Amino acid sequence: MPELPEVETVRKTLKELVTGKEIGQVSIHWPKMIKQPGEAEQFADALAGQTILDVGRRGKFLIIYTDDYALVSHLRMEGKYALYSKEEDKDKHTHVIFHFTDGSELRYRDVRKFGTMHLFAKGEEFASLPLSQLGPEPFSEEFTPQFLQQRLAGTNRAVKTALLDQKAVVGLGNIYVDEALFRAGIHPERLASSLSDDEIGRLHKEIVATLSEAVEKGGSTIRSYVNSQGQIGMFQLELFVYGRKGEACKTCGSTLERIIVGGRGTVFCPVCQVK
DNA sequence: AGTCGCACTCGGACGC
DNA sequence: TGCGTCCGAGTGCGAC
Repeated sequence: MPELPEVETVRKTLKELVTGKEIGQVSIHWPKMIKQPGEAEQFADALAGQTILDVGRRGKFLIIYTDDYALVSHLRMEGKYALYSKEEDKDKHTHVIFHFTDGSELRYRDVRKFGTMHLFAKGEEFASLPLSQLGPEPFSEEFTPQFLQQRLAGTNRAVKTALLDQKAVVGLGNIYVDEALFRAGIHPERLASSLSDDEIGRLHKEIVATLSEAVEKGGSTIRSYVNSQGQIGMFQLELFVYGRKGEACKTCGSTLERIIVGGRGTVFCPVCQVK
């Protein structure tokens, strides 16, 4: 379940693998994942002859830049990119293949078929969905405690729900939102608008720290995540709450509890995170 | 306008 | 053991 740290790690590894390669043709085995343009055939035609210049990221979206296009790709749960030689067998989960003129291939594999791809003329990718409504990057100057306070003050939702919607800040998913809330000592069901300035300050600090430490560790491998060079992440070893229901809190020893918040499974410490 | 529920998808976990 | 059912992930959209 790639969140910002996993996507950032994929970005770096993918960039090393494909920058400078020229796309000969694109084959699409699951057309439904191509959301734009409407016809998958147009997507393939546009990319034929394009050279990959860079791989960027916005929130949890990868952006593959070519001469004329920006390919916006979301991995959702289990999407993966990796480089293969054209002779290698492809499995049933391979949905898109970028055939390079040097005989290598970039394959997109996705067991859940949940990932999406949008193609835009370069420069237009931020003007419409899925990128147009996103909040600030957590490591940007724009993401300040004041900004976070402003976004949370205007909503009646639980703080966890508000943090997951990518408007207050991008990049948090179910793992890192639970971790950041634990580290800030804030109960996930707290009303977003009820947080004190002190709590906002701690939350801001822990969102940035948690995501940045996770990037350094190459993300978290919970089930199946690997980067584009097949390596797992190591931040799962540092997790305080995610996936630890019933285990002892690493801070106080209390038993961690699991509840549903905004329809999402949520693990927290009933002692460290006061409601 | 803010919020909510649902669709999308299917391997794996769970229950009988 | 086998079968059916539910869960979970992030986002966009329609409905209220």
